[in-house]
Amino acid sequence: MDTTSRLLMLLDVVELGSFANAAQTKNIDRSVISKQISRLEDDLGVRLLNRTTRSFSLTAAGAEMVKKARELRDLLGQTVRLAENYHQEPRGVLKITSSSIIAKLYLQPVINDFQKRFPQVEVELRLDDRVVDIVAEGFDLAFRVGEPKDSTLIARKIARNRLAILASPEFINTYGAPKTIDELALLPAATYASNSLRVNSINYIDKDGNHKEKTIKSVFRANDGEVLLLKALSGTAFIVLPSFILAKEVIDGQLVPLLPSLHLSDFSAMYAVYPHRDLPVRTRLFFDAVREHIGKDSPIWENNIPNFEQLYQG
Amino acid sequence: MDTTSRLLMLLDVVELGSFANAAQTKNIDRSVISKQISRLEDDLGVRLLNRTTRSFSLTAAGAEMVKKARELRDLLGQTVRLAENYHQEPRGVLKITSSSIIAKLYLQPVINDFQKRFPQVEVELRLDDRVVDIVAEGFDLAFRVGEPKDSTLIARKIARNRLAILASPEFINTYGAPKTIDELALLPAATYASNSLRVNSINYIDKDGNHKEKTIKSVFRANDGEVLLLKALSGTAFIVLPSFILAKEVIDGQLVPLLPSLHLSDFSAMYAVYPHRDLPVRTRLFFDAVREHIGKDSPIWENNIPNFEQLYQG
DNA sequence: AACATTAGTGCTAAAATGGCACCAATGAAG
DNA sequence: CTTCATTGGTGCCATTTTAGCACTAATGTT
Repeated sequence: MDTTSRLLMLLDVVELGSFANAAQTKNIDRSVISKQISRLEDDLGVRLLNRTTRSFSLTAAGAEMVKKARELRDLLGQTVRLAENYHQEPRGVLKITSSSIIAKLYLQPVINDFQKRFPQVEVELRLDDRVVDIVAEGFDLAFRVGEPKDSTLIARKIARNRLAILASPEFINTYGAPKTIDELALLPAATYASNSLRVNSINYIDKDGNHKEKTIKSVFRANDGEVLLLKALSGTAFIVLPSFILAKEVIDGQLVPLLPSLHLSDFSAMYAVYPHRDLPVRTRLFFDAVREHIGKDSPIWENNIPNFEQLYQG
Repeated sequence: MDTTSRLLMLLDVVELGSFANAAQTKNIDRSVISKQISRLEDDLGVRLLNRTTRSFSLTAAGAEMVKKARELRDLLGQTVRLAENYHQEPRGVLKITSSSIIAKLYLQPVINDFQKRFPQVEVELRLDDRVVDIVAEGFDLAFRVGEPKDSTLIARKIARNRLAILASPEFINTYGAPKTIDELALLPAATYASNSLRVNSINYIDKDGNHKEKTIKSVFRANDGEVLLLKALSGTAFIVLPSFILAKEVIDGQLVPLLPSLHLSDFSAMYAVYPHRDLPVRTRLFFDAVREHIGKDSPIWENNIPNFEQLYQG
């Protein structure tokens, strides 16, 4: 191991906050990091960290080294990706993070096909409903609903993702079909909520063309589509949820759209996010494969609600 | 060893022209380079060099990697030097190249003192009368007469270095003391000549203030000051040589200045040359020590010719 | 055609790495 | 203030990697 690798190890410690965290993230023993950073300090002839068993701080020299280490990581990353441009076909590890639903419903079939086409590609898929630091955790690609707030990341829109308001026939028998959004807002709702995505109101456009927001009476929240669907199917709540969560429930008549003539505002699209513009071949090809699978014009999940193009258009 | 080191090894091969040269320069076995570059190609998944047993050429990918390797070397070099700024006192290896004469007469005593002051500094001194590539061969500092032509290097003037025209009393008895430069040009001369420095004419300023050049009759040339001095002392030639080569020959009366009222043009100064502006502590301190030893105003070698300030001033 | 020198590789000894177990220190919780 | 869980550091050892030597085949020069 040489100076560059040790500097990157130092960077891991600083960015992840502890030797223990860095070791865990990189799947190596804590003693390795301890020894290698000591060795780095010996080789450079300067102390980089002041440390106790519970915390550390950077020395002045350490702070400078960390800046240089970031530049080295960037440059080395560029170099490796540059080499990857010359690959005949994609190879290596593709590390993807995604919300559970996106992964299960949309990514896994694409991954299966992709790995048939390119047997030399390995895939690591992390299901995580939190917004993760894809740079620090070394992801090539992330799939999310909603544009990322981190402007240093590159976000590319995969597909639009409109909301649907659905209830079971039993629910309608019990509460009646609401005729206005005000009536809807009085009924019990089950809504999607995760750390990164939360639905607790409905944005719509009224008859005069004004954008409006109506808070709904969310009595049940979960980050799992199946759980939400089961709640709706139980007839005890209607659901408002992004259409990408749906399967065949509407086609089978188990769920029925409410207020179909309401003019809903656009909802957050689905995005692919990656850390920098020059993608390895395998990342770019996978991205294209996901786009192809989902469909560029109207996403495949809109096929799960008949005549969805006409719904919620005012 | 990891990617950065292997890339730098690739760069060595490319810049030094062969695996064998690179191995020799870095003092490692050729097989190490062969294996590590093969490993680099495997890791990056791309061929970098097309090679036979006698030559190689870069692939397109290889050419790109070489560019990146240069950036990595620069950045890594900056990083190491940055760390060295935080050293309490100088340490590590100081690698110096110099012409033989400069090394023997002026550098070695400075090195001796310097290493007494700073025991943790090691010095590698390469005597070479050729102009070497100090970047490729990893030198920290070079001492030369004449400003370097490579504009990417930093050159700092150590001291002026004027010529002297000297002959032995026996020579003067045999040929008479010349009264004009034309007369001088007819006499046999011994002159300094190395790959990097060659004296075969005299530049002077005539009575009207014009810069003139007179070729002299050089019948003996060498790159060793002692050899030249021995030739002059033998009475069979006069010598024209940079004053820094002299020791006590004039003071002892063994050599006498010729044409003392000639107005000689300036000759090439002595320079220290280093590859980049931000010097490690040990390099900067050594540079200062050399300057101090030689003297900033009039260099110590001018003490070897009495009243040298008045000589050759017209 | 002969030769000197090159790059590549098998084999092996040496060096480095990584992990485990243990220890001492530390900050949080009670 | 005591206890405890977790941290960073280190000794030891098995494993992996590195570096060098000897040998081979290829190449460009003479």
